[in-house]
Amino acid sequence: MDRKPLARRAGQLKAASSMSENPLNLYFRLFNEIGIIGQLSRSLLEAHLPPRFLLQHFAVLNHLVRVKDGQMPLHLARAFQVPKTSMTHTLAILAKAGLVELRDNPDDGRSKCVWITEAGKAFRRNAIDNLAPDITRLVAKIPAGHIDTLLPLLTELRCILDTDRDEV
Amino acid sequence: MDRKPLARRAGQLKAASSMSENPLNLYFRLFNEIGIIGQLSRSLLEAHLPPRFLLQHFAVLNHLVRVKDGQMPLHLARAFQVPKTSMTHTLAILAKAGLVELRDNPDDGRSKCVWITEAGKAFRRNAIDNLAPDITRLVAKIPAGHIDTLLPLLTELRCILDTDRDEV
DNA sequence: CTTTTTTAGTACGATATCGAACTATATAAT
DNA sequence: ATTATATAGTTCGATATCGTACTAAAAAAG
Repeated sequence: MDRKPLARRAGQLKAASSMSENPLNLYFRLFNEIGIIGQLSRSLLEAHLPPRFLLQHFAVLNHLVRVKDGQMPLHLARAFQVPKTSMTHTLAILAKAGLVELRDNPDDGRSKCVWITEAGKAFRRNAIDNLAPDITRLVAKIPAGHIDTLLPLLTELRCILDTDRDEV
Repeated sequence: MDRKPLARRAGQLKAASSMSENPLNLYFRLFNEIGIIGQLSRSLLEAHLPPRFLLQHFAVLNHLVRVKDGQMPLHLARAFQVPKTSMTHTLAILAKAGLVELRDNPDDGRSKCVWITEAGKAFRRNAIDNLAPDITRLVAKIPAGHIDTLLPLLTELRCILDTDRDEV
């Protein structure tokens, strides 16, 4: 990133954070690393999914089990930060594969509820079982505590980005 | 994630890292947060790009300026962890828009070199200038030092994922 | 020097992504 | 009660993504 100074406040921050890099650079590097890790982790998981299934298919099933079954498509789209149209497409694929069941929402004629099926639960479990050795290998390579340090900071960053976006 | 124990070693790790969560859960949460931050940061940047331009278009231009101009498509694909076909498509769009120039590699008849144009540099600069206020707002919200803590840990994780993938 | 193998980039086609616009339903305003 | 506005999900179409297979060129093997 070029060294053109930002607002005066940014100059102040330079001293507070990194002596050698302005915050714009820092954030670009941060988001770049995150983008690449995202793709690497997606490849890691997708290697263990049946052909033609992708990370988002697994992620939806996982969310229904881990967070709450029977959610509305809109809530799922928000949880994963994708447009409604993307979630509509993903759910159509999952329903067609028999991994979820879309039922009308009795409380709201406009909306649907997404329920995971037994086949969906089995799909998710198989993916997790197949991925476990890879994660075990990662665990062996990454020092204990680093993930514990990363997670809360990433969660904070995600919350701030989420909130910041709504403010604009 | 279910609480089914992993290999015996994982049981040992549980005590070492998190007392309440097995490592598979930890990594799933980690990758999930990263995936969402990736999408949020992509939206943040794409809001400041001209219509029909996406993060990867900017990222390639940025890479050519920040890292090295005149790189080969294969190197760019590797740098961004995308398949060759994805990079071919991205570069075709950029070339069509006059933001990069594809020239034959004088040392290797099979390959091309990607050079950023003046229009490409202006495109990148405009995006950065337009993004600066958003980043400044983030800087104000995220405690100093958190990014400094995050970056090296993410870089380490990315390197390990990169190397681990090549080992399989 | 010739042949075989590997590599860089592309073409093709199938599928994913997603903005715009739509319908049906719910909520808010009158 | 009626009308206006907002919302949930979908359809459509344009574009992005990417695996497979291809061509042309380079490197390796013989």
